[in-house]
Amino acid sequence: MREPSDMPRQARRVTIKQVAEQAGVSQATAARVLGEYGHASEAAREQVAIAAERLGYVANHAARTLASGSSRTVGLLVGDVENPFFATAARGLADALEQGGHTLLLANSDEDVDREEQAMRAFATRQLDGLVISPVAHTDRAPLSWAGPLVQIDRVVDDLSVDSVVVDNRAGAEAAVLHLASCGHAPIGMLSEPAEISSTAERLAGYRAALAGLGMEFDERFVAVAAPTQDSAYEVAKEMLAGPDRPRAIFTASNFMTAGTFHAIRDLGLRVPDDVALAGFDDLDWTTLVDPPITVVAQPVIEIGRRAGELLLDRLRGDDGPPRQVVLPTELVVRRSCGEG
Amino acid sequence: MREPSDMPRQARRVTIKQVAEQAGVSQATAARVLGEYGHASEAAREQVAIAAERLGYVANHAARTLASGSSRTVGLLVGDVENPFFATAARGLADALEQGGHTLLLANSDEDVDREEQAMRAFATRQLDGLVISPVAHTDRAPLSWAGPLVQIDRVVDDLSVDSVVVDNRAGAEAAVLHLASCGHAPIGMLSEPAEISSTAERLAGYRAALAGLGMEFDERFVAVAAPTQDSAYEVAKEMLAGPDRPRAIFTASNFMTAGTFHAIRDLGLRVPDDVALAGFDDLDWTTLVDPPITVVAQPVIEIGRRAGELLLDRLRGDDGPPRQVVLPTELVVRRSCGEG
DNA sequence: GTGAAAGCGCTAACAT
DNA sequence: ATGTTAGCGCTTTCAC
Repeated sequence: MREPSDMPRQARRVTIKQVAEQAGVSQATAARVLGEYGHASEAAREQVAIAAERLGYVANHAARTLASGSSRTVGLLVGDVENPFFATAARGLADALEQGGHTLLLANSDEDVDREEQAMRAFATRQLDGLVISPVAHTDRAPLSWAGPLVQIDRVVDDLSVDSVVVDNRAGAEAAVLHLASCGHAPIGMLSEPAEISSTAERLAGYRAALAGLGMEFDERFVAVAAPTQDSAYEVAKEMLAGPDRPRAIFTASNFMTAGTFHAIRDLGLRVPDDVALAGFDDLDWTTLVDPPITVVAQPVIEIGRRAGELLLDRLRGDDGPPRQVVLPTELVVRRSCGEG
Repeated sequence: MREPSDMPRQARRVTIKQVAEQAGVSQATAARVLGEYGHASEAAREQVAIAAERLGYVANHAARTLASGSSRTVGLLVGDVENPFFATAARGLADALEQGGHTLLLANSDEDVDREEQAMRAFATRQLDGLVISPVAHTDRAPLSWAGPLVQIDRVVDDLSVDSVVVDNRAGAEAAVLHLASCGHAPIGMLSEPAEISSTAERLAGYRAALAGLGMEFDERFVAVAAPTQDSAYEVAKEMLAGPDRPRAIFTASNFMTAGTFHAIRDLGLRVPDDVALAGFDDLDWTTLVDPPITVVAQPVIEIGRRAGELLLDRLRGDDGPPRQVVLPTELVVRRSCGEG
């Protein structure tokens, strides 16, 4: 006995029609069992299954999409998959979608509006069932041209009209700053990326709120903005920490900022937390590898992706309730970069 | 003057047929200019372009795919996008494909044969133009069932029949071990993931080759295998380094191994490089953040993805030469974890 | 250069 | 429960 693999190497792909013939049923019936919709008798199912197996039937996704209007595909548009945050979110999303039999189409915007628009156009072409996007900065931008289900992650460009999954950035930042203060550090500075995206803006707000609650003065000399890269953060942090009149603690608003700042502190010959204390956003592996390990605001990143996927799946199943704003909690992971609390 | 955006909100999407009517040409002509194939007069092009613009025509990808057989989509199947290596490779691939107007469909195998097969089946359905894959361990596995262009990255399961883009793992490992030796460390141990995937096997081979070249004895007590996670590496490294009879240097075969080992060394109260020297594979950001910064074998990861994409694009353009095995060089980045050379 | 028409393989009415 | 049939929107001969 051998597998029927010595058939003519798929001169042309097997169609439902052929399976139907072989199974002795109509094309519609074959389609119903192969496409898993509608009714079919046990007998029919079996015959079709056998025929399909024997013929090596493989569904044609394009035909399905064309006929049904659904591609069982979801687009993901992020700044850059290379960024651990997005990579992890992508993973969570892919996992969730897999449940619903959907697949992920990926595109990077590089945080550039033009590239984003271009990607959106490419997506528009593809009958995607839904879209997950980390929208590029929200000022001066045309509304996203997308008709179907859309969920924003990490940040929002339009708080009212669509679903979103974000974390409580403000509370997270506040907690970090409060912790820094409770360890006896002052003044507390902040290193942030440009506050054009909502998540960053909220972290800044959290920082200010914490300061206010503490009765500390907001000193703009101690709030620096760097480009969203480690190198830029390094430069900016170095400058802020160079003089004698420097903050005694720094809250960094992203993993890039944290890495750059840590590097700068070290190159300046300063010690953490004695000379400068440090607390940052994002709990990446390396934060426990350095000395001292860094206190961070951890985001449930996988969960962000997963929830986005579930939300989307709900919509695809017909949920047409009002937009849902999922706000996940952050967690302050205290390590040793702030000293003793 | 206002945009015609107050038209009935796309009761149904605009088709080529409608554009053709509006433009006063046949559907075939309209299709030719919209699809950018075949000939069309300047006049026709213009009319069609105007009509398309005015009507807000958006191509239907499914119809195109069904009619043409090509989806302008490439599948990427990796162990886990969350892994920085794969995330970066994905980025390089996406960049390269973008040139050719292709998009990326993503799937994770979790290094599991069943999941890999499942993903391959899902891919098979979709008329993908090509596939990029980091194949799961190559023992006892059925050949990948994929007819179209395929390129393997990072590792190969079948060295002969398909394209691949890998790095010179063996030379990389050898260089690291040689460096460790030249710094005066001995014995030199190695911490590796299971050698089932070719890249890992080659790194092991490089390690052995270096030892042999050095006239050092291969001592299996100093070669440990951990599961491909940081935690597992930590445990295994800790065990290997616990006793007095331990290696004086360790070569780690992946970023997980490096991180776990570094952690273990620290928790054991040992110092790098005085008590144990360390050199590892993969140049991730954090390796410069820790103290001391770690000497690593750097892979051109973005380039791996990009080359894979270019290779694929070549194939799609008709290149049907013999399989190409692209082997990219690695670079030993000397930092301070091995002491002075 | 352009048009007419035949599919691509499937889903979804609709009828039975 | 099953069969018939009309599309889905595009590409692609094949004439002209």
